[in-house]
Amino acid sequence: MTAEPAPATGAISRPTLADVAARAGVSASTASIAFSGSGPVSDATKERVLAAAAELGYGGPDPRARSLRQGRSGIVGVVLEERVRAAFLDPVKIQTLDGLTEGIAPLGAGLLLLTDSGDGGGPVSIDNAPVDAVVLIGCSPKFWRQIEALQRRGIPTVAIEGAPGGDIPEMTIDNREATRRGAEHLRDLGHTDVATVTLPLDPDRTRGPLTPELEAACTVDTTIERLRGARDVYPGLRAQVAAASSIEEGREAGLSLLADAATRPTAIIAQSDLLAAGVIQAAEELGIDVPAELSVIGFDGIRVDGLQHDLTTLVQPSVAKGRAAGEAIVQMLAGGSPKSVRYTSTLHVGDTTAPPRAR
Amino acid sequence: MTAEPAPATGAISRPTLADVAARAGVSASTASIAFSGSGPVSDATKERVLAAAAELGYGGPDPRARSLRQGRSGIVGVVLEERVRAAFLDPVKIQTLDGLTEGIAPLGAGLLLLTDSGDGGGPVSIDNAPVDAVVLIGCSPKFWRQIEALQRRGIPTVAIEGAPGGDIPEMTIDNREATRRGAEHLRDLGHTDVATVTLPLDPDRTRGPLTPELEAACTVDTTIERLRGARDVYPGLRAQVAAASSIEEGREAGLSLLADAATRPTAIIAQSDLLAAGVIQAAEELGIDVPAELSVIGFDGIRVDGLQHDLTTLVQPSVAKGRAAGEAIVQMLAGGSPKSVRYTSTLHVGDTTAPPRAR
DNA sequence: CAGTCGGGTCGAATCGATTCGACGTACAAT
DNA sequence: ATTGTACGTCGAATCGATTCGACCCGACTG
Repeated sequence: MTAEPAPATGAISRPTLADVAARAGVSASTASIAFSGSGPVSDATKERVLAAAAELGYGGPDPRARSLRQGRSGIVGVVLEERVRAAFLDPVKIQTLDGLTEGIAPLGAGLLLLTDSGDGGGPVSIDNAPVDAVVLIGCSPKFWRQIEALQRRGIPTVAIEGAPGGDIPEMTIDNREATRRGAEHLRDLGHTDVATVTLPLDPDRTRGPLTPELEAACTVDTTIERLRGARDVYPGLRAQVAAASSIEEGREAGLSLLADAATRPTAIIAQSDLLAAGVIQAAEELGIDVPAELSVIGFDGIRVDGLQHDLTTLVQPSVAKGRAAGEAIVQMLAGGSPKSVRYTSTLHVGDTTAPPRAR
Repeated sequence: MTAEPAPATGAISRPTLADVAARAGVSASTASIAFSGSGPVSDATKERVLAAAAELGYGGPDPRARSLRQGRSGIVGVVLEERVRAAFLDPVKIQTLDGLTEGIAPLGAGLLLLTDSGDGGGPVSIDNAPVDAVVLIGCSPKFWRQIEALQRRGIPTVAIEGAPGGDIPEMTIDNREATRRGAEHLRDLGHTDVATVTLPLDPDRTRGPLTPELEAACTVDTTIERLRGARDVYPGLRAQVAAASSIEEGREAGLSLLADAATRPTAIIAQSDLLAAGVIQAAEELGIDVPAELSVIGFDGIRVDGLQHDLTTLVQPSVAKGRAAGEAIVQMLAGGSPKSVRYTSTLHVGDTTAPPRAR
């Protein structure tokens, strides 16, 4: 080619597929096929195209253009409704995410983290991101507007623990029934004086004793359902609200519940294993023996790194929920209409619950 | 136009901006402006466009087309070289990620998780994702090919702990010097018999005593640098390799180092705080008092949820590194050329180190 | 030897929106 | 009354690649 475009002007604009094609003396169509491998190309041509690309410093087809033409981006959005740090400190969410990656593995897609932080502010928000599908993890209904937009755009959406409404498939467990089963276990052991440590009730993450006002303003389904489950057995039980699912928060809540030896409960239902671990720690600090003097029951069934007890807990299939959500996404992208699945949790009886000591 | 395309055939294809514009009786350009707000539009027109959109069930502009035209996607890629679960269980990575989100906040961008798993398999791999920039976190040089492609495409790239080479800005700490300082602290206390528990040496995450073969095949810079730092003071120290940075792994490594009372070291340098916490746990199980009988030093300066000791450790600014990487990205997108930054870690002396007990 | 099959290549349309320059029109300033 | 200006709107080009139908020609079949 004598008619070189004279790139001496500098790398002002990066080469495009068309440039490469011209350099190789083929059409853009052929060059495209040479790169993507979809369609027949002679080896000679392919080599020539690749060589031209190398000479021009071409870095491969632009993903943006590709995704526009193909109509999909290969990206699955994950909505977390928390800042990144908070979400990633919760082992249950991690497990769920891990299951999700398994579930969508056949897609070979990437995971785009979306939080409510930059809601509408930046160029990428929930309803405004180049995603092929969206998974909502533990989301309150406050996103209905964006979710509606997703629906209109025909983007498959699945929810995990958090009912967005509409005909969105949900992967859930029966939090109330599960907690009730845990409470029944305590009742069967003979406990009558039971308290609970709950997860946050609202996005503000207020900490402290549960008040009717707080409860009325609760936006977190999971928390309220587990609370109801406990009340099904112990209607008037004391409740302490933690600001997050962590050992430290559990410890603080535990300390306030156990501080007064006179009013101390004989068992505590924690709404997560981390909280339970914190409660146990608080008990140990106060010289209260678990389970002889205090029974503790958790929720989740995660392995708490560093906890030496075999926690009595309600084992929920976090990974399975994530995987199911991923598989549902795959189905929906293939035109299917997966159903919601309600998983069951199983009570694992460890060594942190025992009959109350006779007083 | 009397020749309407008669969309009575059904909602086979979703409406586009052009459809909305036609319905509202304006041009596509005007409709675009009405949506994006960039440019002057009369309120009447804007309302008409929005109304038309509502009637047609239009969900807003297609992000794919937008990103093609605008040349940016509003997405920052994060390369982790681990499966999701492993990465998210490491508090240091979480902190770094958190700092990163802070740093790129002005961009309002989303975070796209990229791991080596679907490498080239799926539609989205490192060099083939619609990202505006990429952050490599603790990556080995095995991605040089993809990174080169990124460079060619002119995508800003920043590395955190992991030297990809080239002129990519790096946010690092001097792992060797830091560890050496920790070792010197032990030496100053009088310790002569010291062992170390290292992070994984390779992607296979082999566990066990460190062998010359393993060491020769090491691909993880951080591990090897911290090992060197320890050897600068204690050239022949015993080393046990953990398969991950976790309390449990630290505990196992600790048990094997401390099992034999005769050959037991008086101090252990752990390459992470989680490992240190595990070592302390192992010591407690064996009835070895920390710090009276065993000094333990960690690395990272994270708060280990559930650890009651004030760990002596090398506090590194994980969040700052992440934030700096984010800010570097912002600069690069603005045309700047940020420099690499080498952070310094500080030795925090807690209550887990003390002079060795006289034998 | 004619007809057909199919591998390899090309041209042109397409994906859906954004953006730039141009064109009126209405209103204010001179 | 006229020139200037600012605003609102439109048309057309553009972003960069993929894909579909058409086409050419060598090879194989009847």
